Amino acid sequence: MLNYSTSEENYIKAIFHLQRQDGTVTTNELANELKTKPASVTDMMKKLKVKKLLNYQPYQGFRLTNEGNKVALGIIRRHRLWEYFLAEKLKFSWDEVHEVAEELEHVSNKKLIDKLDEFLGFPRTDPHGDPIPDANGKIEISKKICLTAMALNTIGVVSSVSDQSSEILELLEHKKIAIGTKLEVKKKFEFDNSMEVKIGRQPAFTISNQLAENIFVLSN
Amino acid sequence: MLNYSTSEENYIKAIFHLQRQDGTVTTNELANELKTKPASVTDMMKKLKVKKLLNYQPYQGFRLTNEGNKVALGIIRRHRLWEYFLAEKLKFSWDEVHEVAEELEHVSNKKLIDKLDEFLGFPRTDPHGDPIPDANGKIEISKKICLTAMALNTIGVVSSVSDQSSEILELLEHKKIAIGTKLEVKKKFEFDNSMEVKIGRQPAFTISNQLAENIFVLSN
DNA sequence: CTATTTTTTTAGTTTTGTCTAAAATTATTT
DNA sequence: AAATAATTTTAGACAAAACTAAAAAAATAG
Repeated sequence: MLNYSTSEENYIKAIFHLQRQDGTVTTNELANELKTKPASVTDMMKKLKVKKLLNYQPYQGFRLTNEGNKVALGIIRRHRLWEYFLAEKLKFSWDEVHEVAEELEHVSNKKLIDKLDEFLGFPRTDPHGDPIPDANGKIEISKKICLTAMALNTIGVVSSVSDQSSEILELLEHKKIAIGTKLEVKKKFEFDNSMEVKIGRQPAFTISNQLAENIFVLSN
Repeated sequence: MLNYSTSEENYIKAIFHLQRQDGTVTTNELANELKTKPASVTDMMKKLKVKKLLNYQPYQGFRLTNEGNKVALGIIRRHRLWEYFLAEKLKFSWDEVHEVAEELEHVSNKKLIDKLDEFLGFPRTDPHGDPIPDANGKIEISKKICLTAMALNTIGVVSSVSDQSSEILELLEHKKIAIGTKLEVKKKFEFDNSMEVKIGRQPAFTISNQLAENIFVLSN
């Protein structure tokens, strides 16, 4: 496995995440995700194509090749292992780990990462509930779904929150919703797409559609 | 404390180490240390001068300012804490940690480093016996001296080995000398500067001058 | 104390990754 | 289907950090 620059790695990772949702990724989407300009994206796409990490024809959008996906999974492995380390060992709170892991993930020493994995006891998911690829790049398919997509009267374990603003954290804290909380959907209202949910045997309470769209759960 | 590029940090660190020995550092020394060209050094010296990290007049050599020394101690703190982590927690051998720490040291998140320090139990020295600066940049003055400088019949604890080639490691292993070994100097021979040393109550054995020059000990 | 050698600096390129402005292509309207 | 709008690419510049080759300054030798 070759070595890639921090910048290249950030592009690869962003494409990987965007293509999960979209299939194919566009220049503007990627520029927006990386807070850069479309022209810079085009430049980098040419580079990654030459390195055979990317399928790309001008104006047609792009996807990672198999090799590109492998590289992406390596970066994600590093990122999530460091997140786990930060939360579990250094006692960072789950909303602080992402930013620090963004820096640590670019240290790409294979032995370091494999020994870190072992030291942590081969964790299966990071503090947000996202699965950690193993040393071979294998990753469990996440059964993670959005709270809005849950069927009535099913229970899900909160595994991640996509927005991480202090505003959403304030609201989550008030509603006593955290990573690991078990939520049961009791009612959905078509008018505003709000829903009523319960935690354990406590009385049901209301969640707005905006909030529900940012909460993801693991369900059986 | 501002943020500096990886390249700037490598220069700052190298100057810090060289000026310990020399007082003032020259262009060629630094180019040699960093495996770069003198012209590149001059370019960077101008940059660091503008940032007030360096006292530098053309052709006169350079030293770090107080601010520059502070920055250097921050980098060294990060480097040595990661070395300790790698050796103590991830079970890297003491001769492997330096290279990996060279990469990790450039992640300059203060909270990360202070929490790492706490997690490790505020270690005082790295696996090579070099002191770790505290969160304020305070560092214990090392009483580390070269084996060649030890007085007869004094005992020193091996704390570091400057050369880290596999050839020297083979020899050290054969002579059963490792970090932490207590050595007592019994005789010195003027002819070839070789010396006889003892480990505990075992019979004395001979060490060449070349080897002794690469072994450093902490003595009282 | 000149002359030569060594060291250091300057000048001009190169590479990587970014940007702006303009041109080319594709998508959307009417 | 032609006109307009949006997206994407190209062309040209710039900053950081490196390099080579040449010039300038300092150190050393005869």
